[in-house]
Amino acid sequence: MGTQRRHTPLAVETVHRAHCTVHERLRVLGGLPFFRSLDEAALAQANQAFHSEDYAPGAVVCDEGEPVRGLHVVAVGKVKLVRHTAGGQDVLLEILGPGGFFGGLSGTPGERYTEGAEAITAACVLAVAPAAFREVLRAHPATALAVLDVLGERLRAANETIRQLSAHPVEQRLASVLLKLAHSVGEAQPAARGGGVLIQVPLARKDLADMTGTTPETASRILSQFQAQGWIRGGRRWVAVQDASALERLAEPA
Amino acid sequence: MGTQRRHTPLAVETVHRAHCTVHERLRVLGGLPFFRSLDEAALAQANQAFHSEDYAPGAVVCDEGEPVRGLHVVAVGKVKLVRHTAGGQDVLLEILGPGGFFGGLSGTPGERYTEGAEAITAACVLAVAPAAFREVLRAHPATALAVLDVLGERLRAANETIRQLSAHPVEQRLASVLLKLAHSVGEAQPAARGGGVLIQVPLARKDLADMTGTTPETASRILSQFQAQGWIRGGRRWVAVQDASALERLAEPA
DNA sequence: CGCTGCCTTGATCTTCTTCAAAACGTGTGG
DNA sequence: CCACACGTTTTGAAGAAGATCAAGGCAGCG
Repeated sequence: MGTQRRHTPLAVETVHRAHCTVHERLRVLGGLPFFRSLDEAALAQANQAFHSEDYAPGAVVCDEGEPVRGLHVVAVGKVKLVRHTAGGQDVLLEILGPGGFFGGLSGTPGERYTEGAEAITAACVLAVAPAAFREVLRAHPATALAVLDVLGERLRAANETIRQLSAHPVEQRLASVLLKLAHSVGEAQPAARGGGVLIQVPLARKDLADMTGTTPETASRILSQFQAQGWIRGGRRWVAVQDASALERLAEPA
Repeated sequence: MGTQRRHTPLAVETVHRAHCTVHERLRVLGGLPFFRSLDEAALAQANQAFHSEDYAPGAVVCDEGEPVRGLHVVAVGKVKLVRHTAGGQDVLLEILGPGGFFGGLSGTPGERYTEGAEAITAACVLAVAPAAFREVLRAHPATALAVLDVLGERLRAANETIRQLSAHPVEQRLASVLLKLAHSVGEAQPAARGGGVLIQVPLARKDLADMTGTTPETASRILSQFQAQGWIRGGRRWVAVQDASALERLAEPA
């Protein structure tokens, strides 16, 4: 992929520690789909129950199988959810930006994490203990119903991934994943910087491979193809989508 | 797979129409994880809100994309949840027996089915309108929390499937699926009938293929291998697991 | 300036799909 | 009760997609 002579265009990387202000906490929590129905007082009270944790890039937030410490909400930075296999392979289930959440959604005590979480960039993560969250759910039925919708949406997304893995070749899965990332953590670039939508995450080939169920080599080959078509630009640990509609046509040949 | 000269050992097939009695309705509804916390009066009231529908084998309960008619609970028979792809391929997400449920779990109106449902055997399915179920959820917070747990469990299972599809070869995925089915709809057989655990569903090779993301031919080849090892027995539209631990070793080489 | 990782690319090999044909079972109608 | 016809299953052979192994190139960093 050697035609580009540019350096990392990502706007991250410099910070080695992220911390979030009280103002940010309230903004992030208030923006959660399941806290939207809370009034200001209730939100402030919920905020009390959360504590915040700072992570350096690459730091582990929680490990698969460990007892659930609560519900975690990303306030600053990016976090990836990973599952490991016996054979040493990894499966990357999701990349979360600010407002993304994971962990004990149901508030039931005694659960265990079914996936590991790792900070990709410097990150600040808010957390609330299972019991406390369960209390909020019990006190505010509308909140519980909202969580239901969120979980339903996640389940839908998971089933869609299953469909992709079962029925589509790597090329199409990779196109889908790039579109999904461009949509969730993408950032439009000015024409002076090449235009397109930059995926604002340090994204190694191995990460893309783990998201699509393939190998870094195959991912690299296909990205090279895409780049040759002018559909994307990419380099060491970054990718930008230049022609989303072309990728869409490839991903879902309606 | 021609060494066996036996006929279908399945205990189904004869009935062309299934209907469930009032007694069965209450038993099935009362057994649902999210109705367990309801007292008898509340349960009877919830029961009022449900109506029942009978389906012949192969009948379609709902189609992907159609507006959600409510929450559906299988009372009698077996139902499969299927997703279709543009290329005409099918993905079989789940096989539900009595007590299994699908559709609008969150009770939010305006949803659409994300998967189709089809009766595999003659079946009776109970259904409740979204608004009515939402009312129950709102009135009984404990019920909503229980639904949360159920959805969380489903999400876990979906992620596990994603892991399997991404990281394991067909052989291991097939072993996993057989074990899962044996566990969910299996029935121990007396030694006189060959022993093992019979999967009590008319299970075509294509169904197994759609569950593991492969083709009927490949599924057949691998089943033949398994049979040659003495791990399973199988025939036209049926399979019995003879050596679960061997399959487990294959599925998860710890 | 050289080191360390990440990325790319090539060659080979395995796995799985595809196409094709034969064998089998199951239910049907004689 | 038997024979036939249909859909399912099995099996084979060829081909494609992707994994694996291996080597070289490029970016960022001390």
